[in-house]
Amino acid sequence: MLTDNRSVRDKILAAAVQLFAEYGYHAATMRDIAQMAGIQAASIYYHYPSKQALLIEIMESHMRQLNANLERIVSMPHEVEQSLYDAISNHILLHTIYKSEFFIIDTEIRALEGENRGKILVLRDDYEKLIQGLLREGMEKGVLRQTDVKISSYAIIAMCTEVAQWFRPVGRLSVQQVIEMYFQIVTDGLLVVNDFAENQEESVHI
Amino acid sequence: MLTDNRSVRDKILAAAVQLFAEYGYHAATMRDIAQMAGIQAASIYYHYPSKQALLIEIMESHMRQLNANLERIVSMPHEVEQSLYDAISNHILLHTIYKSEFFIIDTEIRALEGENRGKILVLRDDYEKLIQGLLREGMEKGVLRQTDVKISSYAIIAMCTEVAQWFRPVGRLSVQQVIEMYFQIVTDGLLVVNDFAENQEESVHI
DNA sequence: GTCTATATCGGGATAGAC
DNA sequence: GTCTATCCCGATATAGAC
Repeated sequence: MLTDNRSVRDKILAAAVQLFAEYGYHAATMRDIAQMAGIQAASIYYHYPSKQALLIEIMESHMRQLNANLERIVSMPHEVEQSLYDAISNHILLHTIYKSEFFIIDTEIRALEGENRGKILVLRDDYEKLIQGLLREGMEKGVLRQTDVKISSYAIIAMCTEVAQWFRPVGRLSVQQVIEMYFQIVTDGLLVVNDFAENQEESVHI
Repeated sequence: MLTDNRSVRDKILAAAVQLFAEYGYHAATMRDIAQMAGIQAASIYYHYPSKQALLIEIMESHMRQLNANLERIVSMPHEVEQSLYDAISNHILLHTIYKSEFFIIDTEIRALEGENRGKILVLRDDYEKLIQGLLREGMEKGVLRQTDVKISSYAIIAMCTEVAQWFRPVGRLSVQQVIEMYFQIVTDGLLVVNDFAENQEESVHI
């Protein structure tokens, strides 16, 4: 009670998160989940109707959180550049904090049965549309270059999502450093600016 | 014989590719694969010793092809910018042509048993090191901005890998257009260059 | 080289006691 | 609300005929 006052329901969900992420939805068994939660497999069914229900719960709750944060960010009266930074920050932060949960979201879409897949894909679509709206606004205001909005959104989302795969909280870079690095890659690219002598410390003393 | 002269072995592999990609390694069954190949499940075992062997064959052959191409590109006596373009082109082309195969590579690493996982991860590591070597060369020559080489490599690889998920050969953009767009995002970023009046058609007539 | 038949196992889920 | 016991199914893989 004192050392572990999470409800059994929470323990089951936490175990499912860990095992789905590590072995995959189909490879992880209800018996594995039960053992990690400290109960018998049959007891899970008092709290959740099926294995699939665990998957839905994990995916839906975290996608809604991601979307809610982004909705707040784009509705703020900020400069586009600031909003873009906040959007990247939100994406990387949530994906690194809830690494297992978002890894499941990104790899187990095809494990969703029946209408569940459509429900989750709608949420993903909503998210992409918010990012695209932000990029479109930036281009209309002349802050961002004219690029294909969809493609730019996919590029940003893909690179920021993948951060969670290699990022280690105890590693050489803080998450804030990583966010700033990704923001700069997104905004400035990798190429040296030839028309202007900024950021060229290396070539200056030739 | 005339309409389908692929060997049975090839048909089994092609079926496995399609079904592993669509349903996932664990959800796809040997019976499904056999049916799609037009044989009985037991017959697969004459050609392949196990389901796992099918997975290995798919992953290893295509990763080796990806790496071999990149090795050729970086060993050419080209400008770094050209090599980077070719590297991005190779990555996007192979990932879109062999969409299912690379999707399996990217999602089923955890389905690899025993030493198989290590063998495949070494190949992925080799690939990343080649990209990183190219970026490092570009920074040393003053062509690329000084950024964290590993992070830049991860960002490029992630965004180019994901192209295969949405790209449609019959869609509004050709693969060559997509490659050029991604190259520009990587090199120039999304932000308008403020110090210079290029690419600012939108803001000119304000 | 492909088949039918089957061994063997482990999965999700349920019944019903406590 | 959790347990034990079990149903029922489908999975990989093998045996052995043809």
